[in-house]
Amino acid sequence: MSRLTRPRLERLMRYYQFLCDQSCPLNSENPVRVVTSAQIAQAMERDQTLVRKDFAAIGITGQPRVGFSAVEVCSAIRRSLGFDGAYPAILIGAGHLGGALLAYPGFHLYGLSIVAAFDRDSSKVGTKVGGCTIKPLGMLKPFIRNQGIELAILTTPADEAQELATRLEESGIRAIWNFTPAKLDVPEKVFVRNEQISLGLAELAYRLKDAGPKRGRESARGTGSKKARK
Amino acid sequence: MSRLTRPRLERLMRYYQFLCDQSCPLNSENPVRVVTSAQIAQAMERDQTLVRKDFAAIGITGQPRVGFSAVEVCSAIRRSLGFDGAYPAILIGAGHLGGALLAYPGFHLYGLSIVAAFDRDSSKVGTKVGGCTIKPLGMLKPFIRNQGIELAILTTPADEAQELATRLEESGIRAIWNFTPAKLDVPEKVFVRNEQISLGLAELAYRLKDAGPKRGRESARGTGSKKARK
DNA sequence: TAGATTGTTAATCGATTAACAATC
DNA sequence: TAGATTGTTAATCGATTAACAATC
Repeated sequence: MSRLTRPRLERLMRYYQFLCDQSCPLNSENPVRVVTSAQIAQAMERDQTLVRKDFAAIGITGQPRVGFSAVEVCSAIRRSLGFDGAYPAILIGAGHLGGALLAYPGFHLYGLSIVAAFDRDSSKVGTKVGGCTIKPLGMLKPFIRNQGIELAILTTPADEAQELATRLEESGIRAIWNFTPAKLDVPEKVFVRNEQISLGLAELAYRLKDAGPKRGRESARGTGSKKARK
Repeated sequence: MSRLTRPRLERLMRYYQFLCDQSCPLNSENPVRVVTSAQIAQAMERDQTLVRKDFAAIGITGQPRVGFSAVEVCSAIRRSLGFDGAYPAILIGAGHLGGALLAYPGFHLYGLSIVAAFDRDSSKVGTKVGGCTIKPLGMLKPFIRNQGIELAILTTPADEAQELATRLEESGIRAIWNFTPAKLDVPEKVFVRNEQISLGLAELAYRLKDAGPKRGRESARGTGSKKARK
């Protein structure tokens, strides 16, 4: 099974969100058991062939004339994206954004649990944010080592980011979810995913400026979403 | 000048961030006046031809043997992305994430100023977050109308998002920056940019799972960043 | 001038869509 | 069976990179 590309990963994530929601008995009186690629495609505003290709890429097969089992698709996505092997993470920088992530209850769907939060500010240390007691930065390295943490979430000011990234890498962290605007310089072996929220402003400002009649709605981050054919 | 694609918009944004930083006299003893496409390409880890193409797309011309004027590039990007026509925005949902955006000082670089914040919770109304006094939702429509606001930032819980989007659209909002996981159904004429932060987990979980030796570092949201050639 | 850099055309690459055969 | 839907190969589309001519 070949490597999944980023657009494909993000689409799989969206299928997963959609199908978890649709197939959950809590959410509707008749949860969906079987879906066709056309139904998913319509909900995602993509082409149905693409949906089938994405499924094929992670080894899901459907039944001709029937469709795909919603729970099978969900579990295949969980398996191939790694949501089932629940991975503990730590968060550094318990400011507004850090607090928002700590308080977000939805991450468990994707196997993520933030098990500890750290902050430089000693007045924050010991307080609780979203169920996590803030720890001092001095405990960072021993905590990562002892708990075998592999993922760190960086929500500090930009000017602290590089120094922390280096410490994280030295402590054995394997991936960093970087919410700071800083570009992190770390060894190849550490995977960095940058969430540059302000990039969105490029598109928003541009569409606002351009008051012409040809404005169209677009959605979805990163991946363009072309309208599906009817 | 043809329509700018989303990857191009996001790259232009990054050039802008980089050049603002490099050419600002506050940030270094000798601010950069002239840059070559190769220098920018290296910093962005992209191909230099792409940089020149991006510049050409917004009408920037350089000088052979010299390069591009940093301030000219910045102002051309400001002009074509619409950062110079400062656009006031409102924010709805003054929770953790809303507070983070209200407190973020960097948006002014892109022409954005959040001029008011609204919240459903009456106990929050009247308090101050990041310099904004929280207003009640009842004032939403008159405020948008009177101030001629075109951009709204949605940071409410997902289940309130659709109702608010409809109200925003009826009040004359032209673009919505949607931070909720909800898919908004609004007329074509309203532009929606979704920031689905949890999409990032698809990639992070996948790279973490895959412990093989061929892991590579990737960065930048949405756009893949291939390593530039030396 | 020679050489560095831009500007632009052609080639490549990757992702999406169209077409259609296979299946139950 | 007939027909709906999957699975897969071929075609298209768009974005990136390579090659190279133009410029100062």
